[in-house]
Amino acid sequence: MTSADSVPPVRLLLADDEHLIRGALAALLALEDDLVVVAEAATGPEALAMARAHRPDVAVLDLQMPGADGVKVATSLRTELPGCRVLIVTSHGRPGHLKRALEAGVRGFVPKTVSAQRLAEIIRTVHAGNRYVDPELAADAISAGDSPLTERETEILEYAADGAPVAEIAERAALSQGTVRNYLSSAVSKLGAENRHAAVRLARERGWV
Amino acid sequence: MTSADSVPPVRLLLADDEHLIRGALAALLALEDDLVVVAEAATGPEALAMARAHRPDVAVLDLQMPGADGVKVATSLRTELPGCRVLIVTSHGRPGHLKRALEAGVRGFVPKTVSAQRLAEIIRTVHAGNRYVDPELAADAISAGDSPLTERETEILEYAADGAPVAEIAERAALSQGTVRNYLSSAVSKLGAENRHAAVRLARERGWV
DNA sequence: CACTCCCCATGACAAATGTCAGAACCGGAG
DNA sequence: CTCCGGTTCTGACATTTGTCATGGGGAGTG
Repeated sequence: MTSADSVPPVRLLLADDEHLIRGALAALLALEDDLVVVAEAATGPEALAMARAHRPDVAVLDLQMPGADGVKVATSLRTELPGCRVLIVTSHGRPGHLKRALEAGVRGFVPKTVSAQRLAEIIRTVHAGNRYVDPELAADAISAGDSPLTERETEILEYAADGAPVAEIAERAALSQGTVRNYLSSAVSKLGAENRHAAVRLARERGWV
Repeated sequence: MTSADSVPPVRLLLADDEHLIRGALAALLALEDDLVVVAEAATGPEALAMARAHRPDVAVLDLQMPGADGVKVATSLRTELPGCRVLIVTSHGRPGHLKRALEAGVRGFVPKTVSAQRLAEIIRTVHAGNRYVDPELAADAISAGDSPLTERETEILEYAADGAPVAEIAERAALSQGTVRNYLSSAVSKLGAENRHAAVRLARERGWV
């Protein structure tokens, strides 16, 4: 399967905030002789800087990183380095994240439960210009569907996410308290939750916040 | 540094639900010739079974795993295989977890941000019978201090964690609603939170739930 | 142009929640 | 033995939240 001679190797950027995983991953991928890791990063901004400097063929990004998450990095990369394919790797595959990622032009989306061999194959697939989405995550995303919440409802729910009282949410959103309660109420009923806190939890699980 | 001849290698059990990381870690640790990975597991119960079957010298456990978390596994291991040292590796180092881990007889506690070389050294340290706790996590744990909550307050706060209304908590805890509200109220005031949901968040951050 | 959907607001009511005082029981510390 | 703190309860009260009806304005569609 691996190329024997003149084909140039796929140049990779690896971004993950966990040094242990990043290093281990780099070591494993280096075993494949058609792949070469040309840069590593621990944060979103760092990944962006590294990408600019090294112009990799494929960027393998962790979804959760300090600074800017994988999807944000992918969005920036799309305009700055259109030739660079992006592959997102994640621990917690929330359905909504997949959708956001695909909208950001990400070419691949896989959970960290795959094996290294599998990942190497997927990197090749993505590099060849194809897409790859983990079937399990895809199924979850389809069954979860789109967020039924409007923009404002989502925004208010986000403000409510850390347990802030209505008064504080209203202030932060520059709305009246009544309006905030209306939005929360409709969000709660749309999600079929018992109260707004359960609603926050549900929306989080589905990746809608 | 690595042993040249007759010293038997340290036998390791690796447990992490993320195949990618577990495999990569195994590969990296295999590079050290005084370490050998004798078993791998993806869940808590599996880790326990593997430990019984292979009797490793050191168990390297992820904190969050399906089935039973690292601390629970460590507790069981302590009685079943007293000779087996336990090292916990984690992504999100919550102060309270460290304390619980140490109480469970864990010998080492490190974040996944360390490098593989460092991890190998720490494995040797732990195997030699010493303890190792990441200085950063230790500092956090000290500054966060002990939980000010009583057992019941903690229990009720846990029931409240997923946004359940008081009536439901009362039923699940077999208490009157008034009592539940009293416990919640005192927990909220002890934590200096605005309401119980913020209290839950705070307690979570500090690892007290 | 009517219709619909989202945005924003108000007011009023019902339900849930937070707070407080008081009181009984139990176990451990002094 | 007495005092203290944790557990459990009740009842009462103020506050917060959830729900609903109703209204106006703007954007987009048939």
